Amino acid sequence: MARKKEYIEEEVIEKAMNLFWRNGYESTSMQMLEKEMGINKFSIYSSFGNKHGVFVESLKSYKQKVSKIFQKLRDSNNGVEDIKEFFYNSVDVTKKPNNQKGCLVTNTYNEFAESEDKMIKEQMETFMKNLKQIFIEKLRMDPNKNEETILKQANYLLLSKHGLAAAARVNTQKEIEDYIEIIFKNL
Amino acid sequence: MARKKEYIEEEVIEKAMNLFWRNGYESTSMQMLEKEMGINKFSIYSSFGNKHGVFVESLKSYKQKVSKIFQKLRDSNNGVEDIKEFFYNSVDVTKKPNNQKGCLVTNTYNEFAESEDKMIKEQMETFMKNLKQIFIEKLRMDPNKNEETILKQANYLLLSKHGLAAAARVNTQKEIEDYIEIIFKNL
DNA sequence: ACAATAACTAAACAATCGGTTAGTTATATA
DNA sequence: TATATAACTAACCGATTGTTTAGTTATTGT
Repeated sequence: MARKKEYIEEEVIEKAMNLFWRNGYESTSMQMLEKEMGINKFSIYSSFGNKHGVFVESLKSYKQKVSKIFQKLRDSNNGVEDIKEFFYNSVDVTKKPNNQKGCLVTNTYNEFAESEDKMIKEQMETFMKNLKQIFIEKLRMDPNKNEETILKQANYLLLSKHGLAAAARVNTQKEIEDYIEIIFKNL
Repeated sequence: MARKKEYIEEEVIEKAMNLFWRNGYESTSMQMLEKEMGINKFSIYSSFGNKHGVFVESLKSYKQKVSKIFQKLRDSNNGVEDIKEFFYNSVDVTKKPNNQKGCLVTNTYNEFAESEDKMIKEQMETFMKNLKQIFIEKLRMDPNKNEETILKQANYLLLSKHGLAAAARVNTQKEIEDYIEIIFKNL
Protein backbone atom coordinates (compact mmCIF):
# COMPACT_ATOMS: atom_id res chain seq x y z
CA MET A 1 0.00 0.00 0.00
CA ALA A 2 2.44 2.61 1.15
CA ARG A 3 5.75 3.46 2.68
CA LYS A 4 7.17 1.59 5.71
CA LYS A 5 7.96 3.21 9.06
CA GLU A 6 11.67 3.77 9.40
CA TYR A 7 11.60 3.27 13.15
CA ILE A 8 10.27 0.74 15.64
CA GLU A 9 7.81 2.27 18.06
CA GLU A 10 9.00 0.20 21.04
CA GLU A 11 12.56 1.32 20.41
CA VAL A 12 11.90 5.04 20.16
CA ILE A 13 9.61 4.89 23.21
CA GLU A 14 12.41 3.37 25.24
CA LYS A 15 14.59 6.31 24.28
CA ALA A 16 11.82 8.73 25.21
CA MET A 17 11.43 6.90 28.51
CA ASN A 18 15.08 7.44 29.35
CA LEU A 19 14.72 11.13 28.61
CA PHE A 20 11.63 11.50 30.78
CA TRP A 21 13.39 9.53 33.49
CA ARG A 22 16.28 11.98 33.47
CA ASN A 23 14.31 15.22 33.18
CA GLY A 24 10.72 14.61 34.20
CA TYR A 25 7.68 15.38 32.10
CA GLU A 26 7.50 19.17 32.06
CA SER A 27 11.21 19.74 31.54
CA THR A 28 11.27 17.44 28.53
CA SER A 29 10.36 19.33 25.36
CA MET A 30 9.23 18.01 22.02
CA GLN A 31 12.51 19.25 20.57
CA MET A 32 14.44 17.11 23.02
CA LEU A 33 12.19 14.17 22.25
CA GLU A 34 12.77 14.58 18.53
CA LYS A 35 16.51 14.51 19.03
CA GLU A 36 16.54 11.64 21.51
CA MET A 37 14.03 9.48 19.67
CA GLY A 38 15.76 10.12 16.36
CA ILE A 39 12.51 10.84 14.53
CA ASN A 40 10.78 14.12 13.87
CA LYS A 41 7.64 15.65 15.27
CA PHE A 42 5.34 14.39 12.58
CA SER A 43 6.29 10.80 13.27
CA ILE A 44 5.95 11.26 17.01
CA TYR A 45 2.49 12.74 16.68
CA SER A 46 1.31 10.18 14.16
CA SER A 47 2.50 7.32 16.34
CA PHE A 48 1.57 8.57 19.81
CA GLY A 49 -0.91 11.42 19.39
CA ASN A 50 0.79 14.02 21.53
CA LYS A 51 3.42 14.57 24.20
CA HIS A 52 1.16 13.11 26.83
CA GLY A 53 0.74 10.00 24.73
CA VAL A 54 4.49 9.60 24.45
CA PHE A 55 4.73 9.86 28.22
CA VAL A 56 2.03 7.29 28.90
CA GLU A 57 3.74 4.83 26.57
CA SER A 58 7.05 5.60 28.24
CA LEU A 59 5.57 4.73 31.61
CA LYS A 60 4.33 1.42 30.23
CA SER A 61 7.78 0.76 28.83
CA TYR A 62 9.29 1.50 32.23
CA LYS A 63 6.91 -0.84 33.98
CA GLN A 64 7.86 -3.58 31.58
CA LYS A 65 11.52 -2.86 32.21
CA VAL A 66 11.22 -3.22 35.98
CA SER A 67 8.81 -6.13 35.78
CA LYS A 68 11.80 -8.46 35.87
CA ILE A 69 12.82 -7.23 39.32
CA PHE A 70 9.21 -7.52 40.42
CA GLN A 71 8.98 -11.06 39.11
CA LYS A 72 12.17 -12.02 40.89
CA LEU A 73 10.67 -10.71 44.11
CA ARG A 74 7.42 -12.57 43.49
CA ASP A 75 9.17 -15.85 42.79
CA SER A 76 11.42 -15.81 45.83
CA ASN A 77 10.65 -17.54 49.12
CA ASN A 78 12.57 -15.86 51.92
CA GLY A 79 9.95 -13.36 53.03
CA VAL A 80 11.17 -10.01 54.32
CA GLU A 81 14.72 -10.80 53.28
CA ASP A 82 13.58 -10.80 49.66
CA ILE A 83 12.04 -7.36 50.05
CA LYS A 84 15.33 -6.09 51.36
CA GLU A 85 17.08 -7.58 48.36
CA PHE A 86 14.47 -5.87 46.18
CA PHE A 87 15.22 -2.54 47.82
CA TYR A 88 18.91 -2.98 47.12
CA ASN A 89 18.22 -3.97 43.52
CA SER A 90 16.10 -0.92 42.88
CA VAL A 91 18.79 1.53 43.91
CA ASP A 92 21.70 -0.27 42.29
CA VAL A 93 22.91 2.55 40.10
CA THR A 94 25.64 0.46 38.51
CA LYS A 95 22.91 -1.31 36.54
CA LYS A 96 21.46 1.89 35.22
CA PRO A 97 22.65 3.02 31.81
CA ASN A 98 22.77 6.80 31.57
CA ASN A 99 23.11 8.14 35.08
CA GLN A 100 19.41 7.62 35.60
CA LYS A 101 18.33 8.57 39.06
CA GLY A 102 15.61 7.23 41.26
CA CYS A 103 12.52 5.56 39.88
CA LEU A 104 10.51 6.95 36.99
CA VAL A 105 7.25 6.01 38.65
CA THR A 106 8.17 7.73 41.90
CA ASN A 107 9.46 10.79 40.08
CA THR A 108 6.20 10.92 38.16
CA TYR A 109 4.22 10.38 41.32
CA ASN A 110 5.92 13.42 42.80
CA GLU A 111 5.71 15.59 39.71
CA PHE A 112 2.01 14.84 39.18
CA ALA A 113 1.07 14.93 42.86
CA GLU A 114 -0.90 18.16 42.50
CA SER A 115 -2.08 17.46 38.98
CA GLU A 116 -5.52 16.24 37.94
CA ASP A 117 -4.27 13.91 35.26
CA LYS A 118 -6.46 10.84 35.72
CA MET A 119 -4.64 8.62 33.27
CA ILE A 120 -1.30 9.15 34.98
CA LYS A 121 -2.75 8.92 38.47
CA GLU A 122 -4.42 5.62 37.61
CA GLN A 123 -1.16 4.20 36.34
CA MET A 124 0.52 5.27 39.57
CA GLU A 125 -2.20 3.76 41.74
CA THR A 126 -2.08 0.36 40.11
CA PHE A 127 1.69 0.30 40.25
CA MET A 128 1.68 1.05 43.97
CA LYS A 129 -1.17 -1.35 44.67
CA ASN A 130 0.66 -4.17 42.95
CA LEU A 131 3.82 -3.49 44.88
CA LYS A 132 1.95 -3.35 48.17
CA GLN A 133 0.27 -6.68 47.41
CA ILE A 134 3.63 -8.30 46.81
CA PHE A 135 4.91 -6.90 50.11
CA ILE A 136 1.88 -8.36 51.88
CA GLU A 137 2.49 -11.78 50.37
CA LYS A 138 6.13 -11.73 51.46
CA LEU A 139 5.25 -10.57 54.96
CA ARG A 140 2.69 -13.37 55.28
CA MET A 141 5.51 -15.87 54.97
CA ASP A 142 6.38 -15.04 58.57
CA PRO A 143 3.94 -17.02 60.75
CA ASN A 144 4.63 -14.75 63.72
CA LYS A 145 2.98 -11.73 62.10
CA ASN A 146 -0.75 -11.21 62.42
CA GLU A 147 -2.76 -9.64 59.63
CA GLU A 148 -2.92 -6.20 61.24
CA THR A 149 0.83 -6.05 61.62
CA ILE A 150 1.27 -7.21 58.07
CA LEU A 151 -0.91 -4.42 56.68
CA LYS A 152 0.86 -1.80 58.75
CA GLN A 153 4.26 -3.03 57.77
CA ALA A 154 3.29 -3.21 54.11
CA ASN A 155 2.29 0.42 54.32
CA TYR A 156 5.54 1.21 56.04
CA LEU A 157 7.53 -0.54 53.34
CA LEU A 158 5.63 1.17 50.56
CA LEU A 159 6.35 4.62 51.94
CA SER A 160 9.92 3.65 52.71
CA LYS A 161 10.34 2.53 49.14
CA HIS A 162 8.92 5.83 47.96
CA GLY A 163 11.36 7.71 50.18
CA LEU A 164 14.19 5.50 49.04
CA ALA A 165 13.52 6.27 45.40
CA ALA A 166 13.47 9.97 46.21
CA ALA A 167 16.66 9.69 48.23
CA ALA A 168 18.38 7.74 45.48
CA ARG A 169 18.39 10.93 43.40
CA VAL A 170 20.29 13.03 45.89
CA ASN A 171 22.08 10.86 48.47
CA THR A 172 25.22 8.78 48.32
CA GLN A 173 25.34 5.01 48.00
CA LYS A 174 26.64 4.73 51.55
CA GLU A 175 23.85 6.83 53.06
CA ILE A 176 21.31 4.79 51.17
CA GLU A 177 22.74 1.50 52.36
CA ASP A 178 22.66 2.63 55.97
CA TYR A 179 19.11 3.73 55.38
CA ILE A 180 17.98 0.38 54.01
CA GLU A 181 19.62 -1.51 56.86
CA ILE A 182 17.71 0.42 59.50
CA ILE A 183 14.45 0.22 57.56
CA PHE A 184 14.50 -3.55 57.93
CA LYS A 185 15.60 -3.52 61.56
CA ASN A 186 12.12 -2.25 62.37
CA LEU A 187 10.35 -5.33 61.01
CA MET B 1 12.23 61.93 46.94
CA ALA B 2 9.69 59.86 45.11
CA ARG B 3 6.68 57.65 45.20
CA LYS B 4 6.17 54.97 47.87
CA LYS B 5 5.85 51.25 47.19
CA GLU B 6 2.23 50.17 47.34
CA TYR B 7 3.09 46.72 48.61
CA ILE B 8 5.19 45.18 51.35
CA GLU B 9 7.89 42.90 49.99
CA GLU B 10 7.62 40.40 52.83
CA GLU B 11 3.90 40.09 52.25
CA VAL B 12 4.01 39.51 48.50
CA ILE B 13 6.87 37.05 48.91
CA GLU B 14 4.80 34.99 51.31
CA LYS B 15 2.11 34.80 48.65
CA ALA B 16 4.67 33.78 46.06
CA MET B 17 5.99 31.18 48.48
CA ASN B 18 2.56 29.60 48.78
CA LEU B 19 2.28 29.46 45.00
CA PHE B 20 5.69 27.82 44.59
CA TRP B 21 4.80 25.45 47.38
CA ARG B 22 1.69 24.34 45.53
CA ASN B 23 3.13 24.15 42.01
CA GLY B 24 6.90 23.94 42.19
CA TYR B 25 9.31 26.29 40.45
CA GLU B 26 8.99 25.43 36.77
CA SER B 27 5.23 25.13 36.77
CA THR B 28 4.82 28.56 38.32
CA SER B 29 4.79 31.26 35.65
CA MET B 30 5.36 34.98 35.97
CA GLN B 31 1.73 35.50 35.04
CA MET B 32 0.63 33.35 37.96
CA LEU B 33 3.01 35.19 40.22
CA GLU B 34 1.64 38.55 39.12
CA LYS B 35 -1.88 37.44 39.94
CA GLU B 36 -1.04 35.78 43.25
CA MET B 37 1.29 38.51 44.48
CA GLY B 38 -1.16 41.23 43.42
CA ILE B 39 1.53 43.33 41.75
CA ASN B 40 2.68 43.45 38.15
CA LYS B 41 5.84 42.27 36.50
CA PHE B 42 7.64 45.56 36.72
CA SER B 43 7.30 45.61 40.50
CA ILE B 44 8.33 41.97 40.81
CA TYR B 45 11.43 42.51 38.71
CA SER B 46 12.38 45.75 40.42
CA SER B 47 12.06 44.18 43.86
CA PHE B 48 13.50 40.72 43.26
CA GLY B 49 15.46 40.88 40.01
CA ASN B 50 13.94 37.89 38.25
CA LYS B 51 11.86 34.76 38.77
CA HIS B 52 14.80 33.00 40.36
CA GLY B 53 15.16 35.86 42.81
CA VAL B 54 11.52 35.57 43.79
CA PHE B 55 12.04 31.88 44.42
CA VAL B 56 15.13 32.34 46.55
CA GLU B 57 13.30 34.88 48.71
CA SER B 58 10.34 32.52 48.90
CA LEU B 59 12.61 29.79 50.20
CA LYS B 60 13.94 32.14 52.88
CA SER B 61 10.38 33.04 53.81
CA TYR B 62 9.55 29.35 54.11
CA LYS B 63 12.54 28.67 56.31
CA GLN B 64 11.47 31.47 58.59
CA LYS B 65 7.97 30.05 58.68
CA VAL B 66 9.12 26.60 59.79
CA SER B 67 11.78 27.91 62.13
CA LYS B 68 9.25 27.80 64.97
CA ILE B 69 8.84 24.05 64.66
CA PHE B 70 12.62 23.74 64.52
CA GLN B 71 13.08 25.86 67.61
CA LYS B 72 10.49 23.84 69.48
CA LEU B 73 12.44 20.70 68.64
CA ARG B 74 15.72 22.31 69.68
CA ASP B 75 14.32 23.47 73.01
CA SER B 76 12.79 20.15 74.02
CA ASN B 77 14.47 17.58 76.24
CA ASN B 78 12.97 14.17 75.59
CA GLY B 79 15.40 12.94 72.94
CA VAL B 80 14.02 10.72 70.23
CA GLU B 81 10.46 11.27 71.40
CA ASP B 82 10.81 14.92 70.44
CA ILE B 83 11.91 13.99 66.94
CA LYS B 84 8.83 11.85 66.59
CA GLU B 85 6.72 14.79 67.72
CA PHE B 86 8.54 16.91 65.15
CA PHE B 87 7.69 14.40 62.42
CA TYR B 88 4.04 14.57 63.38
CA ASN B 89 4.10 18.35 63.46
CA SER B 90 5.61 18.60 60.00
CA VAL B 91 2.86 16.58 58.34
CA ASP B 92 -0.04 18.05 60.27
CA VAL B 93 -2.07 19.24 57.29
CA THR B 94 -4.76 20.78 59.45
CA LYS B 95 -2.34 23.57 60.21
CA LYS B 96 -1.64 24.29 56.59
CA PRO B 97 -3.59 27.10 54.97
CA ASN B 98 -4.30 26.33 51.32
CA ASN B 99 -4.10 22.58 50.92
CA GLN B 100 -0.36 22.90 50.83
CA LYS B 101 1.28 19.55 50.51
CA GLY B 102 4.56 18.26 51.75
CA CYS B 103 7.51 20.50 52.47
CA LEU B 104 8.67 23.25 50.13
CA VAL B 105 12.31 22.45 50.83
CA THR B 106 11.86 18.77 50.04
CA ASN B 107 9.82 19.53 46.93
CA THR B 108 12.58 21.88 45.83
CA TYR B 109 15.23 19.33 46.68
CA ASN B 110 13.50 16.87 44.38
CA GLU B 111 12.78 19.31 41.59
CA PHE B 112 16.34 20.62 41.54
CA ALA B 113 18.00 17.25 42.05
CA GLU B 114 19.37 17.15 38.51
CA SER B 115 19.91 20.91 38.23
CA GLU B 116 23.18 22.79 38.56
CA ASP B 117 21.71 25.71 40.45
CA LYS B 118 24.33 26.39 43.11
CA MET B 119 22.36 28.97 45.05
CA ILE B 120 19.39 26.65 45.49
CA LYS B 121 21.56 23.63 46.20
CA GLU B 122 23.44 25.51 48.88
CA GLN B 123 20.22 26.55 50.57
CA MET B 124 19.11 22.91 50.52
CA GLU B 125 22.39 21.67 51.93
CA THR B 126 22.42 24.03 54.89
CA PHE B 127 18.79 23.26 55.64
CA MET B 128 19.46 19.54 55.69
CA LYS B 129 22.71 19.92 57.62
CA ASN B 130 20.98 21.94 60.31
CA LEU B 131 18.23 19.40 60.64
CA LYS B 132 20.70 16.55 60.84
CA GLN B 133 22.64 18.34 63.57
CA ILE B 134 19.48 18.75 65.61
CA PHE B 135 18.74 15.04 65.22
CA ILE B 136 22.24 14.23 66.41
CA GLU B 137 21.83 16.37 69.51
CA LYS B 138 18.54 14.70 70.36
CA LEU B 139 19.96 11.23 69.82
CA ARG B 140 22.92 12.04 72.08
CA MET B 141 20.48 12.45 74.95
CA ASP B 142 20.28 8.67 75.07
CA PRO B 143 23.40 7.50 77.00
CA ASN B 144 23.04 3.98 75.58
CA LYS B 145 23.85 5.09 72.03
CA ASN B 146 27.45 5.25 70.88
CA GLU B 147 28.58 7.89 68.38
CA GLU B 148 28.56 5.56 65.39
CA THR B 149 24.98 4.51 66.05
CA ILE B 150 23.98 8.12 66.49
CA LEU B 151 25.37 9.14 63.12
CA LYS B 152 23.74 6.22 61.34
CA GLN B 153 20.41 6.89 62.97
CA ALA B 154 20.62 10.61 62.23
CA ASN B 155 21.11 9.72 58.58
CA TYR B 156 18.23 7.32 58.74
CA LEU B 157 15.98 9.98 60.26
CA LEU B 158 17.00 12.55 57.67
CA LEU B 159 16.13 10.25 54.79
CA SER B 160 12.95 9.15 56.53
CA LYS B 161 11.96 12.77 56.94
CA HIS B 162 12.64 13.33 53.27
CA GLY B 163 10.46 10.35 52.37
CA LEU B 164 7.80 11.50 54.78
CA ALA B 165 7.58 14.92 53.16
CA ALA B 166 7.30 13.27 49.76
CA ALA B 167 4.67 10.84 51.00
CA ALA B 168 2.71 13.62 52.69
CA ARG B 169 1.78 14.90 49.24
CA VAL B 170 0.12 11.72 48.06
CA ASN B 171 -0.67 9.43 50.96
CA THR B 172 -3.45 9.43 53.53
CA GLN B 173 -3.13 10.58 57.13
CA LYS B 174 -3.56 6.99 58.32
CA GLU B 175 -0.83 5.61 56.09
CA ILE B 176 1.48 8.35 57.22
CA GLU B 177 0.81 7.70 60.90
CA ASP B 178 1.53 3.99 60.47
CA TYR B 179 4.72 4.98 58.73
CA ILE B 180 5.90 7.30 61.49
CA GLU B 181 5.12 4.78 64.21
CA ILE B 182 7.29 2.10 62.66
CA ILE B 183 10.10 4.53 61.85
CA PHE B 184 10.56 5.14 65.58
CA LYS B 185 10.03 1.59 66.72
CA ASN B 186 13.67 0.66 67.09
CA LEU B 187 15.42 3.93 67.87
C1' DA C 1 4.74 0.94 -14.66
C1' DC C 2 1.36 3.37 -12.45
C1' DA C 3 -1.71 4.91 -9.05
C1' DA C 4 -2.77 4.92 -4.22
C1' DT C 5 -1.25 5.86 0.13
C1' DA C 6 1.43 6.15 4.20
C1' DA C 7 5.81 8.14 6.07
C1' DC C 8 8.73 11.53 5.64
C1' DT C 9 10.72 16.89 5.76
C1' DA C 10 10.41 21.36 7.14
C1' DA C 11 8.12 25.44 7.79
C1' DA C 12 4.64 27.54 10.23
C1' DC C 13 1.00 27.99 13.86
C1' DA C 14 -0.95 30.40 18.12
C1' DA C 15 0.07 30.53 22.90
C1' DT C 16 2.97 31.13 26.45
C1' DC C 17 7.52 31.60 28.52
C1' DG C 18 10.74 34.97 31.25
C1' DG C 19 12.05 39.57 30.80
C1' DT C 20 12.19 44.70 29.14
C1' DT C 21 10.88 49.34 28.25
C1' DA C 22 8.51 53.67 27.02
C1' DG C 23 5.44 56.55 29.08
C1' DT C 24 2.53 58.05 33.16
C1' DT C 25 1.59 58.93 38.08
C1' DA C 26 2.58 59.98 42.71
C1' DT C 27 5.44 61.80 46.42
C1' DA C 28 9.48 63.54 49.30
C1' DT C 29 12.50 67.22 49.42
C1' DA C 30 14.23 71.78 48.24
C1' DT D 1 5.07 74.90 44.79
C1' DA D 2 8.40 73.15 41.53
C1' DT D 3 11.34 69.39 40.55
C1' DA D 4 13.70 65.21 40.87
C1' DT D 5 12.88 60.50 41.10
C1' DA D 6 10.94 56.18 42.24
C1' DA D 7 6.72 53.26 41.43
C1' DC D 8 3.32 52.39 38.56
C1' DT D 9 0.70 50.63 33.83
C1' DA D 10 0.71 48.20 29.79
C1' DA D 11 2.39 47.13 25.57
C1' DC D 12 6.03 44.69 23.73
C1' DC D 13 10.37 41.73 23.12
C1' DG D 14 12.57 37.39 21.19
C1' DA D 15 12.62 32.62 22.35
C1' DT D 16 10.37 28.47 23.13
C1' DT D 17 6.28 25.75 24.13
C1' DG D 18 3.18 21.86 22.04
C1' DT D 19 0.91 21.08 17.77
C1' DT D 20 -0.45 21.27 12.74
C1' DT D 21 0.01 21.26 7.89
C1' DA D 22 1.52 21.74 3.07
C1' DG D 23 4.47 19.53 0.13
C1' DT D 24 7.76 15.58 -0.97
C1' DT D 25 9.43 10.79 -1.00
C1' DA D 26 9.15 5.94 -0.82
C1' DT D 27 6.69 1.60 -1.07
C1' DT D 28 2.96 -1.41 -2.09
C1' DG D 29 -0.77 -3.90 -4.81
C1' DT D 30 -2.65 -3.91 -9.21
